[in-house]
Amino acid sequence: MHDEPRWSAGLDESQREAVEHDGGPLLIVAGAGTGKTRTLVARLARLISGGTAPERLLLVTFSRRAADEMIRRLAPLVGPEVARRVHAGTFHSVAHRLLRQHGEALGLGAGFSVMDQGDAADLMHLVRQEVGEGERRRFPRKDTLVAVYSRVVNAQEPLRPVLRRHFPWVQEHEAAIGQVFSLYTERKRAQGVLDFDDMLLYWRAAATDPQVGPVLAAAYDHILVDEYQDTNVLQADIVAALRAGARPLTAVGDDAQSIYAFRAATVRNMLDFPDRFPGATVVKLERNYRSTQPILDLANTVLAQATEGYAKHLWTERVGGLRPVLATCPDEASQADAVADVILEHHEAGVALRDQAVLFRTAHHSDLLEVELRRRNIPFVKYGGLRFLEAAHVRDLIAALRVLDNPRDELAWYRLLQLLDGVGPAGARRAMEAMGVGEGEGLGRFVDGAAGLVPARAANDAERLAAALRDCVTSALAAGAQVERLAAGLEPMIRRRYENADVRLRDLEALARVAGGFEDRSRMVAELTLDPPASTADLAGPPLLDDDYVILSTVHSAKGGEWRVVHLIHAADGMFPSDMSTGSREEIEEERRLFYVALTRACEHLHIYAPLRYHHGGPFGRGDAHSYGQRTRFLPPSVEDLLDHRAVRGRRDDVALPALSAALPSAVDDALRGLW
DNA sequence: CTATTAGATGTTTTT
DNA sequence: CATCTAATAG
Repeated sequence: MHDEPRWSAGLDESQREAVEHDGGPLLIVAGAGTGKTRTLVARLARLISGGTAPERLLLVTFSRRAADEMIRRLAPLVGPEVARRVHAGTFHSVAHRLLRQHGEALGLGAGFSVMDQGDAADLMHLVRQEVGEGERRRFPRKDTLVAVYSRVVNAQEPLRPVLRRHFPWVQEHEAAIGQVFSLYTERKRAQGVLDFDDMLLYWRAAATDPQVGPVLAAAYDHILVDEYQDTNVLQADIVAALRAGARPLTAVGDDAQSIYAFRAATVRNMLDFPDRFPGATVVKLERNYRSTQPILDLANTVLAQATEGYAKHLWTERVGGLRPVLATCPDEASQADAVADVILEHHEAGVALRDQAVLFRTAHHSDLLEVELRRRNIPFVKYGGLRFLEAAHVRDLIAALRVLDNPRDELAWYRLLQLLDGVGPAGARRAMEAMGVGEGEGLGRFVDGAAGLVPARAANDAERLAAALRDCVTSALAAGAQVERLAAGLEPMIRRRYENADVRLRDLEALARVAGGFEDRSRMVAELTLDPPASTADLAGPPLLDDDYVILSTVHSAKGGEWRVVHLIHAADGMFPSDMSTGSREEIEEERRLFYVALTRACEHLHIYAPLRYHHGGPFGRGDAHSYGQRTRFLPPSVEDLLDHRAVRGRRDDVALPALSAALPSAVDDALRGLW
């Protein structure tokens, strides 16, 4: 028999069609669990075996995790060395690489630093204070400002309609918000700082430039974009520009799984693909390799209620399988109880904890469950929600690193200086003025005379920090060692400022370990901000990875994942769909797709939990205030037959007591009588 | 001008 | 719960 190329082994008919397609633009509409990654990887392997140099392949994915996974799976097909040469990453990280490499040519100057969302919020906060005093009443908070800004940029839509449609509660401040945005962009420019959105803006500007654009486009022979349904107009523009000259283009996505509209992603990129790229071929993958048919039946039915999209019907050849279970729980506490019980049942039946995931709409939905899991010593790792790099002390250390890279970074100085005792906003400004931060003199002058810049009581700490910074500049320390050095320099300040300093200092040690994996410091800071560790496990390193633990994840962060057992909690209206997103039809449709994403993560067992009653006044409040939850609208009565129903009993049964014959207090009095 | 505290207040999802 | 404001003491 003739040798079949290694990449083609085990592909089904549609997958093969997608892998072998040649010529015009290709759109692969890949339903959940239909072997999208395998197809994309096989296509990469085929291109490489056909003679395309791996570094001339651009693979854009949604997250670093996804990129790593593809390269990992490509390795056995073409060899690890070759696989690693493929240009793979998120839009943001690829843009960053480009800007670092050609910063000078593109007019960015040598040392620019990258701001994450928290930094952007801080800068918004600063410039907000400089805008009209009269606007102070109920002015949007800094995070809202960042959200609005980001939406405006990524959707390329003017402020007014964005406010009207997505942020109506701050509409009245339109003029002032505009001013804040102008100041914000000015400041970034002056300080040599780029935010996330700038990565895309600069990349697009370069790619569409008549001189530079063609050179960039010529760098690649083939462009492949994953999760195309979650790209926005900026990203689509970049793709279009890069493929100038009808370079081959492959886009993969599932419109039914588009869940990032809040970030200005638009399914239109997918639906309009054939129009934008004439001659496009569309290949659909519908055969599912992940889930059992009963799970797919439910998912299909839920999706059938949606109003728009490529028609889709997932099917599998796998026979058998259990119906999804809908567990109705009296309240949240019994839900947590029930989840823990079922996790353990599966565990005893031989399913490892790491093959089970608990999914929910918003990060805090797992609060109560986390308490319960801890109580029962069930290990878990949480994805999504508050992340490591958002913790104040970690950001303090990052600020120190940023100052080294870009001494003009006012925001970082501002933060760093205020850690010193007796230095507040005004003192920090004064010191920065004296240091000549704006002129780029800040680092040198701080290192030379830190003590003179701050109040006497802070002199020691300032000198200590200055010494640490000096070490990082003058000696050729590795990135990890520099982090350690800076952590030591900051230690007294961290001890003074935060309650649980020991825990926080240990976090910084963890950061130093992560830093150890990088060769150069500026790269480390940028990569860490662009692609922060998504969970506590990502930081903990190998020792923890040997352990078995349950995954807790927001549905958004669970994208692309699959588990043998999935527990979907809080399937109640107001929670899922979130009551923040029930304002418009579009929002509800997005919530529906999100729900669909959650269902389709399950391979063998799907458990859905719906609490009937919600207590108010905090999860541990003792108040009796509660409200009744309605089962999520995404599971209407018409799906009844696709589910197994189960009623969970409350831990403390609410039994009705017969009225007491005598009043309780008198019985208590009797018991005490004569004791003193 | 900074530090600290008390009290009010507030849309979620992430590169 | 975290963040922001106002008020107050050092």
